[in-house]
Amino acid sequence: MESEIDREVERQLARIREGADELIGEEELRPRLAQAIRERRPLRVKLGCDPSAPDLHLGHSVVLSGLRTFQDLGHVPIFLIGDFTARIGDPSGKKKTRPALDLETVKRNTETYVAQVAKVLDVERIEVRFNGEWMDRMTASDVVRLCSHYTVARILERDDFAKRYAAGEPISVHEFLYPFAQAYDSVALRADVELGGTDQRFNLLMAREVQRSYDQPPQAVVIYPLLVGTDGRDKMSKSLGNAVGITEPPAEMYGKVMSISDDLMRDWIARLGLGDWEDLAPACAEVARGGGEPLRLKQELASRIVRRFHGEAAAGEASDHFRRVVQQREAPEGLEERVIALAADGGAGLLDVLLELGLVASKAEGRRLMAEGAVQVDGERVGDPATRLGAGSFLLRAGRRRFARVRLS
RNA sequence: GGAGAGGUACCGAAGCGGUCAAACGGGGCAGACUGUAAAUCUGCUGGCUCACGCCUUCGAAGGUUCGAAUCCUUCCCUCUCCA
Repeated sequence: MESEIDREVERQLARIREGADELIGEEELRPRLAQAIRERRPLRVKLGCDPSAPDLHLGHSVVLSGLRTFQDLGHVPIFLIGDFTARIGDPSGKKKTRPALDLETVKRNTETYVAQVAKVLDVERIEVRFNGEWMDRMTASDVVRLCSHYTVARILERDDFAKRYAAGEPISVHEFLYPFAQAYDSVALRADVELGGTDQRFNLLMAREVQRSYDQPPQAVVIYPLLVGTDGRDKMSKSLGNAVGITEPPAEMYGKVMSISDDLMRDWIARLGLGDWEDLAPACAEVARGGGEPLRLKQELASRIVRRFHGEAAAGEASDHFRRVVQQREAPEGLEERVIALAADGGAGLLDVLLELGLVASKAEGRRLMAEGAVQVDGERVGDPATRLGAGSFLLRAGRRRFARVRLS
């Protein structure tokens, strides 16, 4: 009996380690897992979420998949919505202090959030909590007590604080409070495990210490690698514009994946696969040596990613679309025809039409594109900005990817 | 409270009375090329105008000047050192 439980514990630990960078507190986790199995009392696995950014991307999906693993193992994912934190407004941006979110917005964002999470987890079996529940009730002296468990020097050890301080960038005092708040959330939730990206390392570890000060056993911490964004340089983040959102339309998602560099492609395969994409390893290795078929491998990766979030059919369509529009440079299928009225003289300026259709942001941009030979009408390049179109149906194109079909009448 | 340094276009960063819609780099867009929306090379990158040109933009508001991103005043914001 006991050995059976031990085996199960080891099996679960192995699964948990998949895709994770690091598992901290494994020794403490082992007995808790055993107890959980023996008493059929699932572990409480916390994941903190920021309700101000409801657009989840592939980077988030790495941690979410980790949480999925816990769910598959029978444990309870707890989504902690940092509504309290968000209401104060996170100033980590730089100049702009984010506007404080009102309750209504937080609620709406949370719904969006859960809807997106549903692409990875069974949301019927998750617990959603808000840290306002307990943070709002804390008194000033509670806060002081909480903060007394830690020193400034240790806070300053945190990488981003240290860097910003060294670089002479502003750090607001209340930013120091964030790690405390996050740590206290673990106390309030009696978390057994917390997941997070490597950028959360400090906060995750701090929670362990704070839990100890509140006489709770410290949570285990599972740290996942951060996914590098499409730019191949910075971590994926919506505000850096290098993210692939998990609810993006299939064709766009596919295209974005195709645009990453070959090096990054291998990184993504390793990190997004979470042990399921072992079959790609040989092809990956070959590409790494400078051989193989990078294009096919990348298409496979793009298909798998689209399939994961949109299903098989969408993946097929996205890949057809890519082949057609990008590789063969043809117009996409199923373009909706817009109707635009002709001017009094029975014609319409091409620039006006392009602007009206949103193919260009301004006429000046349209002129530039024309000069660059990027504008086509029915497959013919048009370089004269004074071009006028008569009545009829046209396929317009501005650059590689911008298409529109119009009927002028 | 004192002393100093700053706030420039999407970002970083030059400019410091006219020649500034503002160097340069990054990003973005486009063209060529290609194995892809990779890499590389080239061009473009405030708006309106066919165009001469005009309008908006250099933290904010005033002012000096024929003329200001550049000088003055006040204000807002950031950083450093001292108290």
